[in-house]
Amino acid sequence: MSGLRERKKQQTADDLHRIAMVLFFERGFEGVTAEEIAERAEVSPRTFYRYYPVKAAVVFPRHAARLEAFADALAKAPGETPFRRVRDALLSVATDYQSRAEIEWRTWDLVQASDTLTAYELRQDREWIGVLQRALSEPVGSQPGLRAFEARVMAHALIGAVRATLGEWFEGKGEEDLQRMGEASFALLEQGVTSEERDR
Amino acid sequence: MSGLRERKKQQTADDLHRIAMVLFFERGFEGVTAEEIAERAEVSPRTFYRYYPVKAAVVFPRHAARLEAFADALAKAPGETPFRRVRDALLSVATDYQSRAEIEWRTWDLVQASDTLTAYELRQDREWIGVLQRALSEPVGSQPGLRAFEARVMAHALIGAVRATLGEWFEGKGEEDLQRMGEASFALLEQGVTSEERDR
DNA sequence: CGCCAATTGACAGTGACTGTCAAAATCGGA
DNA sequence: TCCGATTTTGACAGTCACTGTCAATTGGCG
Repeated sequence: MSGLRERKKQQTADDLHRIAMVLFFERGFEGVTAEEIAERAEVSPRTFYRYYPVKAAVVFPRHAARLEAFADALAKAPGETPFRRVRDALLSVATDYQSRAEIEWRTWDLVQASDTLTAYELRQDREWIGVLQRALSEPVGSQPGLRAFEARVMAHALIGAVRATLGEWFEGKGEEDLQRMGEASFALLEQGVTSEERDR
Repeated sequence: MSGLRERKKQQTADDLHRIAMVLFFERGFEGVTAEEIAERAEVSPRTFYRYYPVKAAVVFPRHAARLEAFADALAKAPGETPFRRVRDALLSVATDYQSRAEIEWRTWDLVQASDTLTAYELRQDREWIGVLQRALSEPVGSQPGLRAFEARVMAHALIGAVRATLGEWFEGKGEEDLQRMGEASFALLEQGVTSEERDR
């Protein structure tokens, strides 16, 4: 299972990521070539691309793991309704961000400064949307799942809310409580702006 | 104002777009080089990039105009609340899609098939989000604007809803009524999933 | 040890995009 | 209508992301 080969691969992947981030933080994403990262990690440029199919991918090594963490949380969440189940699973992923606040925040800045990274991150969100959409469609206990179209709209809206929340959190340098902010934005989707606009 | 120079420029921009789309529909976005588009339009490759800073931009020449159309519609919309004002302005932009259903639908397929185009389109959405966020923050009549954070979340959610709606519409080959679909998804955001989940 | 399969490096190539500068076209006034 | 100023274009060279290919290397395993 975890022979030398596996460990070496993991090591190389980590090295590339770590080295790349150091350089990116110094000189920005476009200021560093894939070739230089490879060189510092002592692998050939070709190998860099074997580990990360595109240069941008080296910035987001946790993407897949987070999707899995979400799926796990989803399985555990009791949930009174499909929406709440998804909401709670999303909030549990938020702890991963909070525990790594500083690097996440620096990465955010990096991403904001690069069109390529922004585009890549947005594309990753589409995978989230797919996962959320499926989760929202599933019935929970006696509660039926959302209809296909509603699930689709909600999945998109939820990811939007997540992005908005993270953005707000990062701009406040991670000082506020991410959990609480997340709850606030999800509440907006659960209850609608109507309640919001009345309630002032 | 509209001397020969202006007209020629417009003509070249149109030519490049039209020719590019024909080729893209034939062979996909990555199957056509910028060089070939330039060649067929009888300009140098360098000139292509002067008109469209990146290859993907040649696919979306209406982007800026639509943002303006939205701003105009916003100014005209009476609106009972900030949300409704924005909603109505968005719905009015939908007519532009409906009047060009076929080409929009073919373009959708083109975009779905290309990572580059998908990423580029998503990046364009960020401009929409900015515009929506500002609009939602403004008071309307006696109704106050949304608070900054809520406006941000709602702006993201609205664009999500728009994307979901367009996706659904395109996948149904534009047979359904886009307006009606848009109203349905915006209603979900206005009233929240709560009402939706109860109401079955 | 020695064979098999996975991993890597070297090399060559394509295509998106950019800087630069001189040639050509348009504009605007005399 | 001609001329100088300004804008737009073409040609050329260069960088960098990314890919296909194939031979060399390396770890896994009997």
